[in-house]
Order: sequence, then structure tokens, then C-alpha cells
Amino acid sequence: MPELPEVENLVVGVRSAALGGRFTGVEFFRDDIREPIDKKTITNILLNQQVTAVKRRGKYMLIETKKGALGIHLGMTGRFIVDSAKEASRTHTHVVFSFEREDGSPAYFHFIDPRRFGRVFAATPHQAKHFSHVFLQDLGKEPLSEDTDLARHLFDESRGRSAPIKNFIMDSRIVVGVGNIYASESLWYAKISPLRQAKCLSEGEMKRLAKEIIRTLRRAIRAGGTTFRDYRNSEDKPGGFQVNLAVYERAAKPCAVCTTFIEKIAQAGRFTYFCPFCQK
DNA sequence: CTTTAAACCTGGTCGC
DNA sequence: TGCGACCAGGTTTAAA
Repeated sequence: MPELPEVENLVVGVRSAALGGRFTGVEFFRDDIREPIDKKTITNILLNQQVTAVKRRGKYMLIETKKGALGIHLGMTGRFIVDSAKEASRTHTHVVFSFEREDGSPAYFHFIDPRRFGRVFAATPHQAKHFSHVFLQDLGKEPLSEDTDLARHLFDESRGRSAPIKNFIMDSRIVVGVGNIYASESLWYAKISPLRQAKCLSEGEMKRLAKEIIRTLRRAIRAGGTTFRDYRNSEDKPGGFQVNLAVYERAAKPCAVCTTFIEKIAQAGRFTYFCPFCQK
């Protein structure tokens, strides 16, 4: 699935298409995704309503009207595509939103998700404003927000935590948006071993890590996100960041800094890639 | 409380 | 070509 940069990219695309326009119809093809889709409430919130905002919180996208918000999470394989045609006739299209742009031209938003780990849900205006919906209420800090002192936050929250630092930065209750790719990437740039216990990192090391998380996410956003397999932006195009990956899916290939072979290990059921020489 | 493992689901790839 | 094993960008739940 998309991590923060991919969702940010998607949100920008959807915002430019949807802001100021209005929903003219919603068609559901199946509702048995991760959580059953509340068709009635979603239709009520969207139908004939103008879009007032398109926002991101962690890996969630919120499309707001004055009656509430449509929440979208792409899970591992989800796509949300803005199309000028209604009929995409894909096997895994679960919802199609018909739309009239601000300039009056038609558009169709397709929610597609083969594995059905994604989410499509309704939020009240209050929940959307305060990110207090049950799916959003326990989310941690936004790493790229100006209000976030990420180094301070990570250091404070990590005291007493014996979990590996890699899993710690992937914990969305601590910090949102860092998934399996960018966790490995950020740790390589910060020259910190993914195996270290979170509580053992010094303030200086955490500062370095926070800086590299922010840099890695920003670079990925600029490149349009990373596509390994499934991710597509709102125009159904893959992202361009994979050419820049330092360690992810580079097992047994040389480290760009020291030429030591990149190692691949399992941590909490996910693979981690790192340089055993550079990362201490 | 923390940490791990399994579960949810489909499809692509790799080895035989 | 076919088949089974294993893997996948996430999150939650149950279990230890």
C-alpha cells in the first residue's frame, strides 16, 4: 500500500479535481471490504453536495462536504482514480462516485481494491474537523506538520520502549505515515540499525532519524510516490520514487556508500532492509 | 502494559 | 503449461 507520500500525492490530485464541484451519484458494486461500507450514510453525505475540502490524516484521505466527509484508506492495494469515463469495467471496482467539476465537466472517481484491505467510510462534520472518527482518533503525530517537533516526540515516546526502532517508527499511534518502505529507507539515511531498541537511541540519534524520516518522505512526495506493485495516483499512473530507493528490495546488492551487501531480515512479520556496516 | 503472530484477501512470481 | 509455496506499500485482533 501507499505510505504517506503516496496518499499525499493522491490527495493533491483528488483535491484539484474535486474542490468546488459536487457529487451527482454513488454506485456501490460490493460492500464487503475490510469494514462493511455504510452506503446509506455515505450517499446522504455526498449526493448533490459540494466538496469543501480534501484532506489527509496519516494514510487516510477525507473528502468533505458540509454534511460530513467521505473517508478513504487504500490498504495495501487500493486505488482511487479520477476518470472522465464512467465505465472502467475493472474486476475490483467496488464504488464509483459520479461527479460534476466546478467548471461543469463530468468526472468519475473509482475506488478499486483487489485485496479489500482498504476502507470507505462516513464521518460527521465534527469528526472530520477534529479527526475524531474511530479510525482517526488514535493516530500519532504528522511527521511533516510544522506543529510537530518530530525528534522531541520520538525521543520522549521511545523511553522505556524495548521494541526495535524500525517497528517503533512504523507504529501509527506514535507517528503516522511511515510504512515498510520508508522505515527501512529512513534508517539507512540516519545510519541507525533497525534492530536497535527504541529506548536505546540517544537524543542525537533520534534527532538524526527524525530529520531523515522527514527528508525521505518529502523527497518521495516530490518524486510522486513509490510504486513497487500496486500503487497508482489519481490519474492511474505509477509513482517515480523507486529509482531512488537505497535499500528497500535491494537484498544482496551493494550499499551505495560502502558496497557492503544489503541484508534482508524479518521484523514483526515484515521484511527490513539495511546495511550492516553503515547502520550502527 | 508490551510485543508477537495471525488474520483479513487477491494476485503475481518463482521453482519444480 | 500447471501447481504449490511464498510474497506483497496496512491495520487490527488475539494471544503470550
